[in-house]
Amino acid sequence: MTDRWALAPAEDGGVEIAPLGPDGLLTGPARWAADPAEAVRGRPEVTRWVWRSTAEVYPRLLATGVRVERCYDIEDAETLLLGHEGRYGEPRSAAAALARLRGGPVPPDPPQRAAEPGSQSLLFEPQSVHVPLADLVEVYADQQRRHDATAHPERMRLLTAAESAGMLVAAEMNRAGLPWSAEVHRRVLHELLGERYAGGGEPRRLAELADEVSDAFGRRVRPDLPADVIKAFAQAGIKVRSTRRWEIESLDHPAVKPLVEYKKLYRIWVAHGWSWLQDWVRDGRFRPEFLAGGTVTGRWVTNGGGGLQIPKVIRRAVVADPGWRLVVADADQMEPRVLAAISRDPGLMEVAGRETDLYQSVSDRAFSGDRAQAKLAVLGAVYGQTSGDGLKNLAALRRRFPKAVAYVDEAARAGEEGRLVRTWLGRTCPPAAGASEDAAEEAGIPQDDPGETVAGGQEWVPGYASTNARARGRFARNFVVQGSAADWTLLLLAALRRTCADLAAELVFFQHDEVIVHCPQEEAEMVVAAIREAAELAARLTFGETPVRFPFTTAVVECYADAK
DNA sequence: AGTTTCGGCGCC
DNA sequence: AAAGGGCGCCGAAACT
Repeated sequence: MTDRWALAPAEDGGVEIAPLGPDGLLTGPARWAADPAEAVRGRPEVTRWVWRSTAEVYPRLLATGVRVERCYDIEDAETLLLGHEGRYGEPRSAAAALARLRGGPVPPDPPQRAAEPGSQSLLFEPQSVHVPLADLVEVYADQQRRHDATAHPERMRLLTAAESAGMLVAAEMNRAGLPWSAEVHRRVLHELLGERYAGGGEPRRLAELADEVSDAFGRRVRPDLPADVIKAFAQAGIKVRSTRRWEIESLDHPAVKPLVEYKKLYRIWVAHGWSWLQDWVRDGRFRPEFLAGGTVTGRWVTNGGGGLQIPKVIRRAVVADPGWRLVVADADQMEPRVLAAISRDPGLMEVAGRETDLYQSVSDRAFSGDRAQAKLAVLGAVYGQTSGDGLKNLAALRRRFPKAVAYVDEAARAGEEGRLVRTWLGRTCPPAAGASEDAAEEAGIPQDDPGETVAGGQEWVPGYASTNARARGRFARNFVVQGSAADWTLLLLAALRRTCADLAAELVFFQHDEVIVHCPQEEAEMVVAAIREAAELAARLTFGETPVRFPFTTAVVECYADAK
C-alpha cells in the first residue's frame, strides 16, 4: 500500500503537504510546515513524495539529514510523457503543464544554468516558476491519466518511477561526492607532467615535448595549435587533414612521437590538472553534479568537472576513506545483453543467458572464435556501422542472430522515416520531422539541410536517404539499445540504493554501466551481493521474464585504479 | 570585451 | 584499418 503525499514549497519560505488518493487527487486538506525537512520527518508513513522537482526539494532535505524512500518528480515525468506523446520540445515545467491543462498561455522553460566550480548550491533552482500545491496536484492527476494512454502503461509508470528514483540517487551522490585524494592526484600529475613553472605556463614535461616537436620540424611549432601543426607537416611535404591522433600516428616523421605524447599529456594538464583539482575537489571529495536522464537516451550526464570522463591514470586519486573500501562494479557486455532482452532473439538470448564472456560466445557461433571481430560486429550493429569490415561482420551476425539485427534495423528505418522510436520502458527518441523540428535539432538529432548533397557530391537523388536521414537512422538504432540499457540501470540503482540505505554504504559514482559504492570494509561483501541481487531484480522488473543475465565484474579496492 | 563554435580527446 | 552511437571539457578561433 503506497501512501502518497504531495509536497510543494510555499512562497513564504515554508512548505505545504497534502495526502493523495490512487487517482492522484487530494484526499485531505493541505498542511503547512516551516521547512521541508520538518514536514517530511513528521510523516514517516509516507512512501512516495510527489513534488515538482527533485533538484528543487531534495538537496535541502539531505542537508538536514532527511532521506526519502521514493518520490515522483512531476517535471521529469512531464518530459517523458511529452516525449512519448510525440510532443518533444514543448515546455516541460509544471507551470507549462498546468497552462496546457487550463488553456492559458504556456510559459517557456527557464534557461539552464551552467555549473560553476566549487558552488555549493548547484541544484537549487531559484529561477523556477512557483507552482502552488493545489495546481501541482492537478498536473499530477492528469499525468496519471496520461500514463494510461501510452503504449504500455505499466512500463511507462515504471519508467517515470525509475527515473524519479534515479534523481534521488543523483542528489545523494551529489551530496556524498567521490572520495578523492588531492595528494595522490598531485603526485600523479608530477610524475606525468613534471614540475610546474611559475606563471602558470606549461609544466616541464610538456615544454620539453614541445621543444622536441619544434626540433623535429626545424622551426618553432606549437603542438597545441592544430593549424600550426598542419602547416608544419605541409612544409615537411606531408598533407594531413587534421591533427587527430589516428591520422598522424602512422605518419613517418620524427615529430609524430613527441607530438602524440604531447597531446596525451596536454589533455591531462588542461582537463584534469592542477587547476581542475583546485576547482572541483574540496574536503577530500570530487563533486560533479550528476544529472539523471540528462540525455535523450536516458544516460546520465555530469555538469562540471568532466565527472564521466575521468582518465584512467587519474583514477589513482580516487581513494577510499581509512577503513573503507570502494566496491567498483561494471556490467559485463551490457549493450548486447540488453539487445538480447529487447529483441528476444533466441540465439542471442541463449548466449546472453550465460554469465560468461558474451563476445566470446558470439564469436564461437558466428566468427570462428575471433572475439575481436565478434565484438566489432555487435558494436557495429548497435552503433550503425556502414562501411569497412563491420559490414561483412554484420552480415555474419545477421545470419546467426536475425531477430536481434532486425530489431535495430527496424529502429533505424523508423528513425530515418521520422517515426517515433522508444526504449523498452517507453522513453521516446525525438522525431526529426514534423512540428517539433526545432526541439529535435536542439536535442542533437540530425536534421535535413535543404542545401545538402548526398555522398559523392551529387544533388538530391530520389529514393536515397539523405545524409542526415541516415544519421538519424544510426541515432535511432543506437537509441533503442543505449536507452533501454539506461532504463535497466535506473532500476538497478534504485534497488541498490535501498540496500545501501540499511548500511553505512554510500553510492558515490555512476557511469553508464559502472557503479561505485563507498563502504566500511566489513560491508564490502554485502555490497557485492547486493549488486548481484539488484541486477537480477532490475532485469526482472524491466524486461519481465527473460533468460538474459546481467552479470557484473566487481572489485573491492581501496583505489579505483586497482579495479581493472 | 563577451559569447559561441570548433578541434581534439577523455569516458562509456 | 577506419570512422559508427552517447556525452563534457578545454583553449583557440571565430563571431558579435
